[in-house]
Amino acid sequence: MDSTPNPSPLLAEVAAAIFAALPSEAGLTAEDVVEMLEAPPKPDMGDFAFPCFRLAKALRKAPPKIAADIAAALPAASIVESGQLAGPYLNVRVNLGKAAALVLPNLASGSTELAVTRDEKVMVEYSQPNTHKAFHVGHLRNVCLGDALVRLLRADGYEVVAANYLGDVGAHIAKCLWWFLDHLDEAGRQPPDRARGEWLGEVYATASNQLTSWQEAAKGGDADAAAKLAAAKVRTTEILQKLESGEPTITAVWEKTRQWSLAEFDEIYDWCGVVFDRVFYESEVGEPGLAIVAEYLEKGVFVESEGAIGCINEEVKHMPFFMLRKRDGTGLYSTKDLALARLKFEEYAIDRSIYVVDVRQSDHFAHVFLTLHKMGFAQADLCEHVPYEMVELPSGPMAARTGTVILFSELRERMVGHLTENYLAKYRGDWPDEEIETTARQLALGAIKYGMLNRDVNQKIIFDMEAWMAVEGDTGPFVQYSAARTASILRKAAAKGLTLSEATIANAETVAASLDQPEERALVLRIAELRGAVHQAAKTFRPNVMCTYLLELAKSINRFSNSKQCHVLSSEGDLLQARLLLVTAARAAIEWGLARVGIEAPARM
RNA sequence: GCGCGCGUAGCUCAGCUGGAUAGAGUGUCGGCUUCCGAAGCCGAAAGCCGCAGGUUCGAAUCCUGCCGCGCGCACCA
Repeated sequence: MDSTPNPSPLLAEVAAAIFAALPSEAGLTAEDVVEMLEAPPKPDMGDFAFPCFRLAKALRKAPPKIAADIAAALPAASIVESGQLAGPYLNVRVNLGKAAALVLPNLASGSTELAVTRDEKVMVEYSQPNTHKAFHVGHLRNVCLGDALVRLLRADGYEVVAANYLGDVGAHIAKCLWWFLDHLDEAGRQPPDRARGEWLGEVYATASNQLTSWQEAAKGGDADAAAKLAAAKVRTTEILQKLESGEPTITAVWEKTRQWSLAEFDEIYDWCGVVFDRVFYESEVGEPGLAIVAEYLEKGVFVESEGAIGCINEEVKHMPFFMLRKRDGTGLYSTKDLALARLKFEEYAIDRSIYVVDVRQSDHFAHVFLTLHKMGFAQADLCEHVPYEMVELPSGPMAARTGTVILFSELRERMVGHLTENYLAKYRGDWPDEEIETTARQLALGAIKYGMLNRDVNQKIIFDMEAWMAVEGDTGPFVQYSAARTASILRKAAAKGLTLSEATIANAETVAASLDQPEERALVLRIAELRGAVHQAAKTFRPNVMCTYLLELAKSINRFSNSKQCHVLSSEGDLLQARLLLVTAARAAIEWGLARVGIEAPARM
C-alpha cells in the first residue's frame, strides 16, 4: 500500500538500469531505486536524478565517487542513454524513443486505466447537507473534495462506495417548521416553482434570526421578548416531539418540505457531476442510536453525568465526556454517528470507512472512534476522519443567519453568465447553442472544483468570486484550455487526413525516435508522472497533489503547442506520426487526469 | 487553560517520508502572432522560508521553546 503498486513503466526501466550498475553491497532493491529517483532542478541537467548520499555508509565511499562508479557501470543499450555526474548526483538522460514507447501507446490507444486492483472496499462519506437549510459555497468544498477522493481512490484500485448522510431531523427542522406553520399564511406557505430548498432555507434563517433577537432582547430585560422566546421554545419542542412520535399532521408537513430540499440537492449534485451509491438519512439512525446507548449503559461502558449519558474518553484531555444522550432522554448527532458507523460496515462489508467532514469536528470524530473502540466494535480502527479547513468570504466567515453567504444558485448563475459573455459569446451562431451551454457549465465547474481542490486541505480558502472568474494562471480553465488545444490539433490533423496509424502504436519505439525537441522530451516525461500523481493524491487524501500535477502537465502541453519547432500539421513521415502519438497521448492523459478530480475537458472552448 | 491547524516573493499559495542555486500563479517591467487556439509562450526584478535553540555531513522540511493568527472544548449539528 505504501509503495506505488504499479509504478510508471518508464520509472521502472530507468531504475532497473541503475540497479544493474549498483554493487550488491549497496543493499538496495530495484523498488528502492524507483523511490529514490527524482527530477533534476533543470531539464538540461538530465531526465532523472539518482542521489547517492544514502549509499555512502554501506559502500564506505564518498557520494560523488559512488555516482561515478555507477555511471561507469551503466548497462549499454538500455533505456538510459547517458549518465552525467553532478557531485553526489548521477543524472541520467533516457532514450526518448524508448521512453515514448513505454508511456504513450497505452494512453493513445484509449487504455487509461492504471490496471491496479487492491481487493479493498472503502466507503467515503461526504457532503452531509441539512435539509431545510440553504446550500452555499461553503458546502461545495466538501462536495468537491469527497467526489475527488472517490474518483482518485477508484483510479488507485480501490472499490469505493460513495455515501451521503443527510441531516433531515433535528432542532433546525423544528425551527423551520415552527415559522412555516405559525407565522406564514396559506399564501406564504406556497413555495416558488424553482429553488425550493433555498426558499426553505430562508424560512429557517428568518426563524433563527427571530429567536436570536428575542434571546438578546430578553437578556437585556425585555419581558415581552422573553415571553415570546419561551413560547417559541415550547412550540419547537412540541414540533420535535411530534416528529419523533410520528404524529401524522406534522410528519406530512415534514415529508413535503423535506422533499423540496432533497429535490434541490439532486439538482445540485447532478450539475456538479456527483453520484452517490448510498444516501443515509439521520432519520434512519436516530432510534438505533438510542438503542446502542441503552445497551452500553447497561453494560457499564457508558456512564451518567448530570443526568446525561456519555462515554468517558480520557484521550481527549480537554473534554473527556462524550455526551450521547441528553438529560431529556433524546439523542444527539453523536448518538446517530454510533449507529451509522455500525450500519456502514453491516450493510457493505467495507474495509475502511472515511468521513470527509470539516476540521471543527476533529474532536467529535476522535470521540466517536474511541467510543466505538470501547464498545468493542472491531472495526473502530478502520474508521478515519479526513478533515479540511473552512471556506470564507473576503468579508469574513460565512454565516447563513446574517446573510453573508453565496448561495449555490447565485454562484452557478454568475459564473456561467460570466464565462458565456466573456469567452463563449463569440462562438454564437458558429457552435450549436447547446454546446455553448454545456461548455459554460464545464468551465464554471472546472473553475470551482480546481479552486476548491488546488489547496491543501488544512488551508482556509477565501472565496473571492471575482478572482475565481478570472480564468488565468493556476486555474481549472487554464488546464482545460491546454486540453482543448490538443483536441484542436487532432481535429485539424484529421481534417487534413492525418491520423495516428496502428503501425505507429505497434512500432512506437522506432517512430518516436524521431522526436528530438526539448518540449517533446519534457512532455513525454511529464505524462509518465501521471500514475504517480494519482497514487500520491489517493494515498494521502490530498487532491491538491493531482491539481499541481495537472498544472504542470498543462504547461508542458502549452509549451509544446506553442513551439514552432514542434509543429504537428506541417510534419511528415515518422515525425508526423510520432507527434500525433504524443498529442493523442497528451490529450488522453490530461482528459483522464482532470476526470480524476471531477473536471471535464471540453473539446473546444 | 487544554487540543488542533496556519505563519515561505507585494498578494495568493506549492514544496514539509531531510539533500543540487527555495518554486508556481498573480501583480510589476520587457519581449513573442505571414505557421496546429494570445484563456497562450519567453525573459527580468522580487525571499534572514515567523523568532531562538537543538539533531545532522546537510534543515523551509525533524525535535524543543517562544511570538502572531485561526478553529474547537457537555445537553446544537
